[in-house]
Amino acid sequence: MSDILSQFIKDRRKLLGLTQPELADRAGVGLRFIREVEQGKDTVRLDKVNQVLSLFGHETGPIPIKRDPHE
Amino acid sequence: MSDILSQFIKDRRKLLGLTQPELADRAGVGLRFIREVEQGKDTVRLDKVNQVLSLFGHETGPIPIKRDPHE
DNA sequence: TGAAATTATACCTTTTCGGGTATAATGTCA
DNA sequence: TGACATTATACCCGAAAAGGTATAATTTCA
Repeated sequence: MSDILSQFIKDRRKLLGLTQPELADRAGVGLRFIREVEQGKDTVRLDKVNQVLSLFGHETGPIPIKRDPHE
Repeated sequence: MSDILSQFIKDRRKLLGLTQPELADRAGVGLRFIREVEQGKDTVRLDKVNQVLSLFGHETGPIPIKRDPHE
């Protein structure tokens, strides 16, 4: 996972005070999936990621790769 | 696929004047994958989508779901 | 400290993605 | 219209994701 998504999901979950099991339940995905996603696994299915993001009012989309920070 | 990504990939590909086979080759993914993605299949792997997006200087990230247009 | 809650890791099974290939459909343009 | 390029659909197979469950590690906090 691109870290960006991974981190976003973890942050939002904690922001709402949810546990991984709770998030998994609400998103309709398996608990293991939430765990793998938050740990940065990137060989996951896009639709499952979107199921989770939708809880936060978001979805996956193309974003520019940020350039080297120190330039 | 969220249409957003699907459309983005298709648009960028044409912008560069690439065919699906050419894009598949450069991205290091199968031709079938490119086709399914551009047709909006959403049960695809995130890492493969990122492989394609990286050719366009982009990656997947969370974006706000746009609200109902007529409000 | 220690107990409870939360998160991480491992194993197994089912489902299905991804790639290759072949063929059909569609689009393009002279 | 016809020839060519491009894209869409269908089939098979191997690899792996997703889920469930169980257990270990970690964190939290009284």
